[in-house]
Amino acid sequence: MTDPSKPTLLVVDGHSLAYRAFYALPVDNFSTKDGQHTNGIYGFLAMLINLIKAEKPTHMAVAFDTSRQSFRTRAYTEYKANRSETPKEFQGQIPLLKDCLAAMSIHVLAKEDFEADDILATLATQGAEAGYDVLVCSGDRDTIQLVNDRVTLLYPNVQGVSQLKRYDAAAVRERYGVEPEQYPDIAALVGETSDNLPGVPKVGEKTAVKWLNQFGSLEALLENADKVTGVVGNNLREHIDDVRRNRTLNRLLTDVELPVTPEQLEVQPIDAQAVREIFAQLEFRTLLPRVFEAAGIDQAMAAQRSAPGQAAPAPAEPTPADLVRWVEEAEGEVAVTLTTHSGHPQRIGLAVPTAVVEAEWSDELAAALRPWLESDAPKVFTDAKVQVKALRREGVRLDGLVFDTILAGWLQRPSFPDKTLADLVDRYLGEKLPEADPQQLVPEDDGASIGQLSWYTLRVAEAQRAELADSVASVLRDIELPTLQTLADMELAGVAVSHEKLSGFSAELAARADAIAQDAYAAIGREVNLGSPKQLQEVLFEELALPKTRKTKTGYSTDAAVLADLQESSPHPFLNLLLQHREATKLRQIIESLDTAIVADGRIRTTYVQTGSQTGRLSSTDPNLQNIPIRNEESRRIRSAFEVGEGYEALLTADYSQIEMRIMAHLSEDPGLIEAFNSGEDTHRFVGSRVFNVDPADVTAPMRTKVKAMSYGLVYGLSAFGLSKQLRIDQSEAKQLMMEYFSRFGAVRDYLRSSVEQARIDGYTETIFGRRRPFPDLTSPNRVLRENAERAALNAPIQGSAADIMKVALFNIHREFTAQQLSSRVLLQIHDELVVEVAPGEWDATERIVRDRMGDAASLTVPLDVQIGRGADWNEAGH
DNA sequence: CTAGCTACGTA
DNA sequence: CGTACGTAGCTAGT
Repeated sequence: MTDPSKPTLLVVDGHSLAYRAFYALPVDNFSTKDGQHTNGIYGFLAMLINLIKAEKPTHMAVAFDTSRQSFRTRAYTEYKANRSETPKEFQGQIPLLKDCLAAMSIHVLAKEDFEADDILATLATQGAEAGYDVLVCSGDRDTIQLVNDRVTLLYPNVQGVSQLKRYDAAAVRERYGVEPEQYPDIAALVGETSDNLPGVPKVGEKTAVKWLNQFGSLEALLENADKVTGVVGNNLREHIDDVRRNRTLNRLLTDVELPVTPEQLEVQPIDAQAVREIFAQLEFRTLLPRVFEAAGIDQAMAAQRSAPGQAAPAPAEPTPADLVRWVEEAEGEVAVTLTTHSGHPQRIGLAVPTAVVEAEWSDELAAALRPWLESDAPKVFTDAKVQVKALRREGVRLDGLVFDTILAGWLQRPSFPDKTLADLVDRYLGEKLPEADPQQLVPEDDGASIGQLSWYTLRVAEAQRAELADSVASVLRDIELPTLQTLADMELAGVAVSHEKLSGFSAELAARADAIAQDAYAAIGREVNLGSPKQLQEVLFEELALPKTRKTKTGYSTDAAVLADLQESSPHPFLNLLLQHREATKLRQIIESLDTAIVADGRIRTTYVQTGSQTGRLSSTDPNLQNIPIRNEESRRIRSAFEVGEGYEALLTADYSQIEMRIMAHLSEDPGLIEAFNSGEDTHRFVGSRVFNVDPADVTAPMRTKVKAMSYGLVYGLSAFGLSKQLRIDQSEAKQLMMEYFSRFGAVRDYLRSSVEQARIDGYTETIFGRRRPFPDLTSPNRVLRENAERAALNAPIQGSAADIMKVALFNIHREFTAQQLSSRVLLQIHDELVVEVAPGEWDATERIVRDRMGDAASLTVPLDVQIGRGADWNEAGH
């Protein structure tokens, strides 16, 4: 143990220990879901945490090499030249480790042209002189030379990094039989294979120690080399230059110029939020509490920020009349927050930078405040949609919505959206939003009042505005905020679904699933849980001994594609029964969940999550109405349960045909593809005729299928491998198809390539309307990670532009319905499709508005084609 | 009770 | 070794 009365300086060789951890821990057990390996990071941090807990250093630093090049490789080009290529699984772990260390406020040092050990040597020397107890943690034996009365080496044992052996001067003497500073003499004589430094042949540790003790020093030995007898004596004389070279190279520098002194390496409080984020990214769960524990803080304290921001103004609670006067006199933007209860407003809090007011919601207040709420006086919200809906239930149509902090946060960082005001306050203000602790019955701290929440909203909005690029700000203003208002109305409207149609079908499917299950049990001679992939694996691959298939994390896949393959290669009646059972139960689940979602008025209300995707699309939850089956006859029965509601005349469906391909034609400016869309010909037929060099009339069905798959696949970054798999053709044929395709539509390939390259340079992609999505992994050394990022980056501007266009169309339609005082209303958005409920006598007007606004939502070099259908239910309308 | 995994529905 | 989502059931962990 180190002396508790003295300050302790801990210096660590980051690279060598992370590398050892990498080999000590199985890489397969330490990977994130997108393929970033983390075993070296994990092992290193686990070791470091244990070290901190055990040694309680007061000062600390981790040193890294900057590259493989250093003054040593310049002096002796063979130095470490035998080192093999860094394993690809290790690449990329060091930068992430540095991020972790930064979050933990641990100093990271590196200096061009020097190795980490030279930095350690310098700090150890300076620290010892300054009176510290110094702990050096390194996996490099050369650091033994640093050991003395004040410097102790912690050296990992062979197994890995979990156990560190402690070398003080006595331990070195005992282990090597020489003083620590003489260790490099031994190493120089023996040589160091890992550094590619050959020593004297036939001389090992024992001989070297014997000589050193005999002659007193290495210099004395070398001067008296002729006195050494035998073969080893000859060897020594022949390799005397090697020994001198080794001794020069293994001497660690103790005078590297560093930007810090040991005093400046004082241990700092960790950035708890940053640690949480980076650990979440790396999917470290158990490590988090250990870090907090080692840092001497509990989880609750970790949430506290050390620096409190400005204090929020104390809330005033004026009368409704005074509140109205207050908002009318307010200059600039007013932040608004409503708490709701069962979907209705409960309390309202308003803020300007210098004042906060709040009030209980009441009919009187609603009447007084309504003109202001419905005016274009600028208002800022955090997560406005729920509040907008609550107001509409009171008959108030909010206007003047100029900013929403949640939407702004998402646009800025779509991959990791902040979900609450507390998250945003933390991120953008670096403060902790005061929250009442729900654990405490009598809270010591009151949380922020509702008006104070508005005040924080206002400050967050200001901070966000400073960061938002112009193009992103315009997406917020011109697309997302109008969309938010539209979605609020769609969610309130809901869609009528027939319980009668669903419940009958559900019972039918349940009976069918049971019958199929019985047949399936008969086919294998026992009962299994057909919903358990684990049990299915036993049946398929052990009992039936079918050929093993694609591997998953927990075994072998039994998904539909695999089962279909198996049925072809080694048919068994169980396979088809299983597929049929899955189909029936899946449909039944969907029907059940829809049925239970129907509320008293016979309608289902979904929630659109506006921040639910990284591309700009919406997502839909509780229930998800964007994945209602359509592909077969059975599933169309589900769609026919979605009906036109009472008091309305028909459902109208409108969908963009091939919008993503059209966007690709627009962005790539490919003349062939543009012609395809302007010709009026069936697109895939047109493309097929070019690719296969035949008349459009002579494009066969298989030809059309192939180019169609290729065209769609392009948008997703499809490979020849993937294309061959999907079309069930040879990879060579798929390759040939791609070649032919690109020889006719080469600009498409050029565009896709250049857009990824541009994203690599910019660090983000951008849609036609200016929506951005960051892609840090495009420059990752990890190939899996990088190639995944490349495909996503290729797709993002296309899918994102399509999402933008649909949003523009959607709120323009909504706006026009309102302006023309139509009762017809948009109910659903399914990415490229809208479902509209049309009021009696409004078909023509509705149809025209939908067609026109979808058609002119963006002006591309190709037309936006809109298909419209009409029916009494969704299935009918969809044709 | 929660989290991860597999499987599968949509655009 | 094709993008973007949400949900359900099973399983192993707390």
